[in-house]
Amino acid sequence: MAAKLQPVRGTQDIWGEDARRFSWVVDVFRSISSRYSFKEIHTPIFEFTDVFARTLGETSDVVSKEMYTFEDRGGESLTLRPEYTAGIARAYMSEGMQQFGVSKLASWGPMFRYERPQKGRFRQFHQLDAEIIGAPEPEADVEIIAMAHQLLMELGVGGDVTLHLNSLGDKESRDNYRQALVKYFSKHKDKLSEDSLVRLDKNPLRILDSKDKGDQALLADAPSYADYLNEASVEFFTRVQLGLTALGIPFTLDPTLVRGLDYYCHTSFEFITTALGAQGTVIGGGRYDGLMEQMGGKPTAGIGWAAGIERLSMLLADLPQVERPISVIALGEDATILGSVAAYYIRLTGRTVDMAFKGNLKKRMQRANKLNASHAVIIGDDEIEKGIAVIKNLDSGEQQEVAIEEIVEKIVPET
RNA sequence: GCGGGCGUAGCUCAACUGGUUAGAGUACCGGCUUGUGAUGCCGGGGGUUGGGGGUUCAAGUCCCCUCGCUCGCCCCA
Repeated sequence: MAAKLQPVRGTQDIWGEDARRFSWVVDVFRSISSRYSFKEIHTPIFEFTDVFARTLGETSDVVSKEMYTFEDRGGESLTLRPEYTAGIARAYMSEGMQQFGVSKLASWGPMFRYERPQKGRFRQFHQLDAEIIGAPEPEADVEIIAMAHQLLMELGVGGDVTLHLNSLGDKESRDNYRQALVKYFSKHKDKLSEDSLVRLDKNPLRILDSKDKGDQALLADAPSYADYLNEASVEFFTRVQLGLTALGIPFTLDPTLVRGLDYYCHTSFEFITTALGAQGTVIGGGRYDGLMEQMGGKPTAGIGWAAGIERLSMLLADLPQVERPISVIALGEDATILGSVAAYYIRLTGRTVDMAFKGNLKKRMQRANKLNASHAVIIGDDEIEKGIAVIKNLDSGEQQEVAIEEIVEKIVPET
């Protein structure tokens, strides 16, 4: 056990400047998702273990070694959510959202994965999530990718990130390709890396993005995904690309981009940066038309993405200025009461007010300065006697005396 | 889960080849005319040098274990 009071490995306290970055990312996301007509949804952070185990694929790394799974006091096996989609799909069915036709859902919150922490990789991390459920059309893919792109642009990180795009095709295409791949690599088992030998058995598609030199040499002659997409899959993918091009959203075709979770098909995409070392994926997503059926529901199309809030936060260049407060400086008991009242009424107008509780005038002026206050309202014994307050403009240094009843009406228009 | 690097005050760092009470800047608190924000000057609190064990007359400095961070693999957001 840790001797000091420290957060659990892979978790962190988010405060100060980090908290500002975090909130800014969430604020921009909520603004954009609302403009794209998404509705916010919040699902529990834990679910029955089956919700994740059955949908993500028993052999996936997430399920086999990264989930926080525990038995509750009633003997149920529960799991802290390691990703968003399965839980939202479950909610979609639990709440009977089929009745609404297409559902566009947005969410944000914590995820949990037992991984070895690294820069941009935590055990509790936070994601933004967007899902369009019930829309099998490629235009849905275009819209949701456009939304991700816009998020990056509005956050000001767009320039550092490139969109990688691939198609896994429909189930038929995917199965055919997988077979071809297994057949090819089985002939070259002796040359495959240790990791890829395991992949060959568990998830052969993953060999495609291996970083091993030997594997990459083999890949040069491996069957190409594009040759195994059937006509419908090719047509679908073409429409996605046309749509993105029409919107002027640049992308790179990346045939090695295969996603690790079982439920993906057709469009697969990642926004990748080189600024975060090995954890370069900032937004990742794809289509999952088979998921609902896999969970025991009716066949329902779906597409979505998730973004790492911490990763986005690390890429932010500038943050918007915090709103400048008004500092109320009240000296003495009587003045303090008046000051509280003034602060209260100024806040009712929507302005931010800071009031220090102690210190002489100099100290409080210093505090006002550190907070970047626009004005100070000074009330002391002298002012009370005259029934006034002093309003000081902290940029110009000008002071004016106003009647105590007029503080609010004098200061608000000015700021 | 595998391999490498690092770990000194809130933050950024110092302390020659192991050698006396571990320093500085910054931040914080207070003072320099008891009612006005800069700079400056003075003072203060704050570290069992991540933790534990070992070697040594002597360890922040060497060795081992452990915790944490970090880089790569893996995985992914």
